[in-house]
Amino acid sequence: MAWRDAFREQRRMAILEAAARVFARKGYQRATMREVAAEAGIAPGTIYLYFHNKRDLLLSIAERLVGEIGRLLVQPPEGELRPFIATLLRNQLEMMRRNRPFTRVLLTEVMTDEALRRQYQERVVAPVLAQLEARLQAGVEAGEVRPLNASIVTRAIVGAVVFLLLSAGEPLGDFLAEERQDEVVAELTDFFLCGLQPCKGEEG
Amino acid sequence: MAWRDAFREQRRMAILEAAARVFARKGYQRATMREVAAEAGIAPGTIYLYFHNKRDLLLSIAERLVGEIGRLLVQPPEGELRPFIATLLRNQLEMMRRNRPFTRVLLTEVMTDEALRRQYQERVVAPVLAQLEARLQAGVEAGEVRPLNASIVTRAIVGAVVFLLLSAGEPLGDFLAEERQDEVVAELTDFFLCGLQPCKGEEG
Amino acid sequence: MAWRDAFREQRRMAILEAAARVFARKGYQRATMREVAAEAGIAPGTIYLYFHNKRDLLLSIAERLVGEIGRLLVQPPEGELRPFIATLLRNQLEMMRRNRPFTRVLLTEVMTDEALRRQYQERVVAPVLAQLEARLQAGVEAGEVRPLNASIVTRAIVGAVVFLLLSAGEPLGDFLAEERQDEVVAELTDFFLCGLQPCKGEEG
Amino acid sequence: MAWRDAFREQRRMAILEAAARVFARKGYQRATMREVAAEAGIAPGTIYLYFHNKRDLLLSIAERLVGEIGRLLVQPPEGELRPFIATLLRNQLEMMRRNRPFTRVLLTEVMTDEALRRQYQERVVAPVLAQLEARLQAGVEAGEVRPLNASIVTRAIVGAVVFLLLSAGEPLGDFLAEERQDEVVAELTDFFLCGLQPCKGEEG
DNA sequence: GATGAATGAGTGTTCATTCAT
DNA sequence: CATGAATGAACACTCATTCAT
Repeated sequence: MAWRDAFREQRRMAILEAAARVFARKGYQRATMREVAAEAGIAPGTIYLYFHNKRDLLLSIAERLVGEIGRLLVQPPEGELRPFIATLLRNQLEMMRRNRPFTRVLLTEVMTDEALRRQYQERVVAPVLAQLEARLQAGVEAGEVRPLNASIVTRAIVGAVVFLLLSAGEPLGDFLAEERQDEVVAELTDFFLCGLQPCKGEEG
Repeated sequence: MAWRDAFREQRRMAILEAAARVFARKGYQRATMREVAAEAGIAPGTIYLYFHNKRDLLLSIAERLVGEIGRLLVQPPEGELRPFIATLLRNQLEMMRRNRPFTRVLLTEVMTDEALRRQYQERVVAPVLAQLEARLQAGVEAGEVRPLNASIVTRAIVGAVVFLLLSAGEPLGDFLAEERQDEVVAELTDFFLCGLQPCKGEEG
Repeated sequence: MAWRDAFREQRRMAILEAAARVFARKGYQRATMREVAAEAGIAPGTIYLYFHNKRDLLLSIAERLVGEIGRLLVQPPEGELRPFIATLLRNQLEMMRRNRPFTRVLLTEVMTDEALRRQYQERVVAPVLAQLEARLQAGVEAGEVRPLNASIVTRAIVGAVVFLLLSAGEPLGDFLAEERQDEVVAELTDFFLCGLQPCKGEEG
Repeated sequence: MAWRDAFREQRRMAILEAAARVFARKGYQRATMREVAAEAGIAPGTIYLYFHNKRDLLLSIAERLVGEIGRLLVQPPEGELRPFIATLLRNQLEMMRRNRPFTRVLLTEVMTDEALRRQYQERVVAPVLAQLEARLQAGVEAGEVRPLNASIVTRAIVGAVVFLLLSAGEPLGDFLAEERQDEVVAELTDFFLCGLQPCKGEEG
């Protein structure tokens, strides 16, 4: 019984990953169920034994990302600003790298699918922004961070990270590559921190 | 004769703008030629007198943006870093705001359309990145900017700006609104500059 | 303008009749839109310029019959029982013959399609039954008709007529053929009348 | 060994009855094998151990009805016309009531399935019609029945009975209900007989 | 024998594109 | 030039049937 369920879940995940790859390659709309099936090495009809319809594939991809990110949100440590930022960046980059196709698909579809946008906005973007913004605001009030519009700066930071995903695979450099992660995290941390502090002359 | 051409060009632009609006609303794939025609107040067949096919509409939208951005690239002044950054930000934000529907469409399609990505990458993203990166690199060598990986930081800056577009219309704030532009430019300039300089305690 | 509309209506009817023929031949479910299109000599997509979907074809067929029958219901003359019955039979047989494919389709689908059954039941069957039953009941009270259960006898009469449709095309005889209509009407009128009257020995 | 066969036959019948119920509910085409299996409390694949395919289910249902009716045909007594008619009606109504789901399915499918129509026509409808028609013809020649077109009148009688099946479940009355059977048989017998005889004033 | 996961042919429907008017 | 009716290829999805377990 449990064996049956485990096999089923494994199959489900294999299909979901195949779908994410195809969607990432051609976009959700351009991708056909036939293609997804081929990528998963099964017949088209089989997909429907695990998912209601094409849209369910997309929503399930979103759901999976939501879960991943939710897990990350608990982690960022209290305390010093620098490790907070560094951890935040590392977590986000790692999550994006591990779920790259999923993330690409979502970033694309979120812009044209109203319902999906709302869902993702509420359950992923808003919490992440809120967490970072709260930390910055607290820092400002504690004098740890120079006076600034936390709302704008928060988006600037998140945007900087997200944009790296878009550059994935481009000739100018793939900054999501695992071997470059430490370098990228260090560089961004320095860049951001210097901008967030009253600038005492500190440097990594 | 030239009168004929002017009329033709005017109509072409009207169709292109209608297409951009519809594409921005529903996404390129979900939009139908019938809808574009309705938005432009003409019959579906008429579109094909001005554009080869649906894809040509998209490419023409991209082409138009390329032109806009090309015009911006000439302008950024030599000299001080702060006005350079501020001008860069203001120009980008303004361009995005003025061509918001076009930009949205493109950002979406660029992720799934290989040819479009290459075109946009080569003619828009790369030049912008290169210009900024070169200026940073020069600043580093002149001691004006602290030592940093210009390649990474450049992308962080561009990403921060682009992300604001994605947040357009969200409840947390629309940072592309015209009346907020000065505020946003100032805030980002401060944020970036502080991160780019040895941090002597400078601040406006 | 009126010319346009007339052409459109003509086209619509041609498609509807083609659909009725195909549906009558293979049944609604087994029939494919491709087949209907072929029967009408057009492309599949064209059907959708005139009807919302396959079901709309079926409902439109029903609607057309409803209209036809509605027109008949006004006609049966007051007065003598014999001409009343004879007219009723003649009208029904003629209507069935003229709309044979439509009737066949409906009789079939009405048995498996709940919504269609309700619609047809309410707007066609019930009125016809009611009209006949009321006349019989009146006849009973006037002593013109022998005492009987008008509800049951009404259904027996309608059933007798409907069944002739089912026998259409069978080797044992096609009683809907135009040249046999007078004979059939006379025979059924005699048969029914004799059963409805106190049996004074009357005969045609 | 015979024990095995008995078990097999029993299971076959259970499936057939489940199929008849589902077919009666949703129509043959709309019904799915999955549904039939669920109704029978078995797995879809199991059906194919007892029947070749979906169509075989339908044909087997027809076959079963053919057997039922065949048994009835032997019974109608020689002798008086009134008991002959009454028995015929009672038998038919009872048979229909007992096999209501089967009959409904068949009536529907017979209209669109050429092969099924032929089979049912030859083995069920034709014999029943022939038996009744022969009796009427004999009655005419014996002066027991008034001169009439036996072919037409026969169909009118059968049609009257069949139509009652169609009206099953309608708000105006379900004349196949067991408790109403005697009333219906009496009423129809009177109705028909009065129409078949020279009308001497006879009546119960 | 029984199962039910897997199959893939077939269906209704959409929509970019054409072309006669 | 402009139209919009007509086209038909392509797609998501269903379901009868098979077969490894």
